[in-house]
Amino acid sequence: MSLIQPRTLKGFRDYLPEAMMPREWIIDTARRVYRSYGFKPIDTPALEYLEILTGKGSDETDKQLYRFEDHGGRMVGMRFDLTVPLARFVAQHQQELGLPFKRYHVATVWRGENTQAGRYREFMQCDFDTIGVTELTADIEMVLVLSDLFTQLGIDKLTIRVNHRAVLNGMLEKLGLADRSAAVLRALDKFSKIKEQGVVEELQRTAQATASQSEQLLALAILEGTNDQILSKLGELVRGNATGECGVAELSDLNQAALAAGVPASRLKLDPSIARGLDYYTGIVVETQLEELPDFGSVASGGRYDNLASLYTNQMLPGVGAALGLDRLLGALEKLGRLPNVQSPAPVFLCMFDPKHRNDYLKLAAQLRAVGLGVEVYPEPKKLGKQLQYADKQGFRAALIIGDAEFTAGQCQVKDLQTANSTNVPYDGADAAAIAAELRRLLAE
RNA sequence: GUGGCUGUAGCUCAAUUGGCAGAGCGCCAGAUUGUGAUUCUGGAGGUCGUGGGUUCGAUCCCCAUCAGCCACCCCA
Repeated sequence: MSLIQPRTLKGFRDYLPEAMMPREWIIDTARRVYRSYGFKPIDTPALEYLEILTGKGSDETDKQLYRFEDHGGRMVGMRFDLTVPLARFVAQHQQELGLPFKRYHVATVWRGENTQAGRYREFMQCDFDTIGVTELTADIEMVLVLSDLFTQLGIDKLTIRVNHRAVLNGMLEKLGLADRSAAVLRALDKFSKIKEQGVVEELQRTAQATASQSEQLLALAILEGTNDQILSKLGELVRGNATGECGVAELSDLNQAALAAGVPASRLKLDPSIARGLDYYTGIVVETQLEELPDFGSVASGGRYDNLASLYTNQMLPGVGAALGLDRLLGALEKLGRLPNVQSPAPVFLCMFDPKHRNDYLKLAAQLRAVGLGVEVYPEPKKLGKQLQYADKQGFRAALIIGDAEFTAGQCQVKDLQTANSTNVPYDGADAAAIAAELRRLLAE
């Protein structure tokens, strides 16, 4: 009989333990940070009625949508982000939820687009949003959460780029290009990639902008300097246009607030060229960029939308939030060689030194687990060197060694696997407190 | 979705102008019945991405297909 070839679909991946360990670490970190700001967990189905998903978004997301007819003849689609399901969720449950509603959502999404490094067809997002708040406080908090999150992830070389849609829209109104905003924003958004010349060409080609209009739009995108300098120049560019002036004022406010709340000045960068593709953003927009991999793409982004759920309810439900792209961040960290090679979820390794003491080892492991220490007992009485080699490769922090000599002396050898130093601790089989104390001291380092 | 490049051992890569498939690293075992390294010895591991065609014979040539990477597009 012929075997079926084991394989996975394009853009879909298996996750081995060495990949899952850092994955879960990032997810745990994101959850912890989100919760510390009062965001609450929710979940929604992977499948939605097709009209829920196709109503919003652009032609592009419609194209990427996984869709099919289910067993009951319903047309269904797999969610391609967590924001559209959130809109439906809030519209459906607004009576129970109350406002403001702050939620986080860590889940898998699917997009049938072409793959590339850090771009997959099945990937995970870690979203957080505040619904029902128009005050800038929520926008400021979004920036604080992002900053906190990356700090907790040990990533310092980070740029959070911030812009305001109203600044762009004000400029477009002033130039009489408001009806072509999508094409214009797309062109501006590419500024970092195709530079001045490319943007001008694209503006004239896709948005039919005149040379003069292009020049003025470009003036917006190429602004450089400190945030204060950029704000003052932006103010000049949009002067006389209420929309634009309002946007600049909010950007200024957010900038000061974030700095006051402790976001490092080097992290926050006003960037008039970022627009974000999604149509539903209406206010502040943010993107984050790893300084060491500027071309890798945004690892987290978001913004404000003032009418997200308008398709599903007449109630005005403004919101602001962002998504951490888990798989893209992991891809970036891997490229930078910054993923720790720890495969063991338990920090303590107990050697099977002598098989006749097996029950003693299992008992000691149980005693340590009872006080909250993760312990793996090696299952075979292999040579000690082999066991230690395994423990080292798996990333254990400490090894416990007890042979006849130790049992006779009433001791247990606690070995630090990072420094190779050993300490002998009293152990008589009845009480593992001394071992636990030594292990805790070691793990705290 | 469009275009380009790539696919040989777990990993990084050779070779065969169409004639038995190779190395380094890693893995397993021993030297070494109480300590992660080094060294030495031995060993396991390959449908040459998959399917078809041409041929006496295909890993090599042709076609298709799958997957990965890059660009466009878009975005996490």
